Order: sequence, then structure tokens, then C-alpha cells
Amino acid sequence: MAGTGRGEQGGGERRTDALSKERIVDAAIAILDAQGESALTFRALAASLATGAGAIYWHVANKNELLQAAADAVITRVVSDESTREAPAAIRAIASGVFDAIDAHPWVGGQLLREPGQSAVMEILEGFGEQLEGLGVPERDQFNAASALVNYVLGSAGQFTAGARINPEGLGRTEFLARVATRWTERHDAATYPFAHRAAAQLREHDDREQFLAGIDILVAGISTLR
Amino acid sequence: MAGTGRGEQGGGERRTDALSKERIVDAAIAILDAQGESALTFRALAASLATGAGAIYWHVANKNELLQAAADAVITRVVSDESTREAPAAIRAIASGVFDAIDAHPWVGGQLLREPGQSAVMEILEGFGEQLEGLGVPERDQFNAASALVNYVLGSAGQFTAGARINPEGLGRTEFLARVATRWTERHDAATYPFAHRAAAQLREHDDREQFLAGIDILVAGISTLR
DNA sequence: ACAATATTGGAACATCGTTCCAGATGTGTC
DNA sequence: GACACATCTGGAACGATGTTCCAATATTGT
Repeated sequence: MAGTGRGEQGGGERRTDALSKERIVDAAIAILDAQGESALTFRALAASLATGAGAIYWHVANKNELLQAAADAVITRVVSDESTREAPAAIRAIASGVFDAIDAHPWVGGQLLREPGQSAVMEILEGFGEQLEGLGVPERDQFNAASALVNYVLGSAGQFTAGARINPEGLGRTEFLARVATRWTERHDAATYPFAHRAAAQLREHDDREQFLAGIDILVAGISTLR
Repeated sequence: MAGTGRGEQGGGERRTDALSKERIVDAAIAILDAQGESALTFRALAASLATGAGAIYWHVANKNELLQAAADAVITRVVSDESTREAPAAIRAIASGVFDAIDAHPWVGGQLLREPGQSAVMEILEGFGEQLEGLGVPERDQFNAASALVNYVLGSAGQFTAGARINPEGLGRTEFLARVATRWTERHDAATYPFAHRAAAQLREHDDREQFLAGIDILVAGISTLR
């Protein structure tokens, strides 16, 4: 068996078109951003890099690792941008950053939900966790509080991403939400779903980002009661 | 077709093995529960029903519709079990029900995140929403509050489901979490990730359900400050 | 210059969701 | 009972995907 050991790239320059995990991940992100999750195939990726599938597998174990690396690349930039603000504002800033990243790269949302303990998720957990001391949260509650924030962010990310996946790209977000609302209202009885019908009305004039941050504020308010 | 006859059944009675969407969904749930998400293929489903793929497509449009129907079937039973308790307890009860359903059928978590506006999700939203009046939440904040609860539940569901997908089925949940914790601790610096390292320690002795409900309590506490 | 290793490109494989269609089954009419 | 028609079934076939395999090429070490 030939050694499968990974060669370190030493100091010598190589051919300028040499593949690398970084170049592959960048190409993958470009495809994901431009054409969406379903467009990322090893054939499309190989074509984009002017190579074959086998060459890509030399640098990347499988598609899952590729997606994780892509998601990490996007999220790490956001969270490491650590602000030295007051605790509540810092939490809001981190959440905002994650939201914006997912807004710009909708596929990230789905990926974060797929693998727990993934570095991107831990990065977010770390970012939130470090702020809890400043809120006066006792240590025994800090893990629960940070988890709640992370799970809320991931759930929101999933819903948002799923929306983007369905939206035929033609409609704006508000137009799209309006269509979802009317379709749902038509199909379900207002008597058995009183709340959902009121919610559908608000859906038309709501702003995703505002609603997301309102949820963060609710969580922060709840966390502040832990003492 | 080479007469693979069931004509030799004898009795001219109406065939007892007639397909229906309900029977198909039940068979799908059985496969999902027993062997996990990746085991549900149209070939396996056809074999389980002793028929062909084409026959299934006569009753079900595609795999997505099948998964939605399966998830709806599981969730609807849980939420419609509406309790007439006080608001905070009712919210806790609904969340518990969803958690238990996903605990028993891990694949449901992933499915709920895939399609927004799905009936199962709206059912949960309705369940939470109806309790908010009792908490004294002003109408303009009710949609945000209910959304926060739903997004938190879905995020938690996703994390929990993802864990079940990775776990090789051999280990118990605690053992599995311990392994995740040590692997992460070994790979990452305690200096740059102080909080995550403390969290990893707690991960070993934590209970998923308790942590999930702790998050619900945080949200309820935060929602109660909206007046 | 030569051997050994690292990397590439693309053919080949197994599997999946889905489509297609010939035949079997059921229903209504005389 | 015989015929026509719509409903339903079973399985072969299609196109696409992730992945593996391997002969060919590029790079490195001596």
C-alpha cells in the first residue's frame, strides 16, 4: 500500500494552477452563492476548477467535509470580529453577524444544522458564552443560556434558509412572504387556527432581521433573570 | 409481465393489500424509525410493501411529500393534545411533547427544518401562540414571541437529530456526548476557547431534555417581560 | 539521470429519485 | 356473460449523483 500520508507543502513553489483545499473550498462557496445548494456537485466543481473528480478527492475526504469547511470559512470571519462592547450589545452584535452571513450565503444555515460540535457552531457558542459572565449569569446556568442562544440562532437560520430554497429567486422577500401567507390562509380554517391567521397578517409587513433580533432580545431578557 | 400472479388468492373478495397514502406513510415511518433517515428509499419502501416504485408514485407525488406527511403524522398527535393548564405550564407541555416526539423519531427534527409554513410547524406555532394572551403579551409582540419559541424548538430539534444521525447507535446518549466532548477538547486550544472547554465538561453530565426545557424557561421569562 | 512519491484527470461503479408503460384489476353498461 | 373504460400495479429504464479506482503525469530527493 502506498503511503497515504499527507505531504506538507514545504517552501518550494509549485505549479500556479495547483489544487489545494483552500482553492477547492473557495470554488465551492462561489458555486453555492451563485447557484444554490443543489448546484454544488463534484462534476460542476471539477469543471469550475478545470480538473477531475478524483483530484478533488485527493484534497477533500467527501462532500460533507467540503460543506463544513465552506460553512466554517464563512462563519469564522463573522464571530472572530469580537467587539469589546457591553454584554447585551455584544450578544446582539454576534447574532447580527451570523444573521447577515446567512442572509448573504443562505446555504450556510442548512449546513450548521447538519453537524453538531462543528467548529462553526462551537465558535458561535464561544462567542455567546464569553458574554454571559458580564450579564451576571451564575456558572451553572451559563451552558444552558449559551445553548439556548445557539439553538435559537440555528433554528432561525434553518427557517430562513428553507425559505430561500423554496423562493423561485424571482420574488423579493416581502412578496414571497405575502404569497406564503395567503396560500396558508386559504388552505386552513380561521376557527381552528386563530393565532396563525393573525400571524399570517403580520407576516406581510414584517422584517426578518427585526424579528430575529426581537427573539434575541427576548432571550437576553430571560437570561438576565438568572441570578 | 410474467404473471407474478396474486390471482391465485382464491377468494374473489376485494384485495386486502390495496395501497393507500396512509399505508405508504405508515410503512415509511416504520423504516425511518427502525433504520434511520438514510434507509428510506423508494426501493426499500417498495420492498416493504411488496410492490414497485411506480405504484407508490401513484399515491404520493415525490419523496418530499412523503417526508412531510410522515412528519405531520407524528407532530399532529402531539400538539393537538392541548392542555387547559396555565399559560407557562402549557407552553412547557407543548415543548415537552415536541421534544419527546423527536426523541422517539429523530428524523422528524430534520424534516421540520426543511420546509417552512409546513403544517406541522404551523401547528406548533399555533399551540404556542394561543398561550401568549394568558401571559399578558401585547398583540404586537405576540408574533415575535411565538416565532422565537418555534425557532428555538426547531434549532434544538436539529441539533438533537444531527446527534442521532452521527451516533453509531451503539453508544448511549451520555457516552456519545462524552466522546464528542473529549474529541473536541483535544482538538482545540483551551486558551482561545475558554467557554467551550467549560461547556464540554458540563456536556458529560448533562441531560438533553433538562437543557431543552431550561431554554424554554429562559424564553418564557423573557417573554413575560413584554408588557 | 533516475527512482520514488505526490498529484491529476476521467472512466467506471453503485445507488438514488423519478418516469414510463404494458399489463392486471376493478366498475359500469348492455 | 361480454365488452369498454378508468384506476391501479409492478418493474424496467433513465439521468444524475457521490465515490472509488487506476493509469498517466508532475514534482521531489539523491
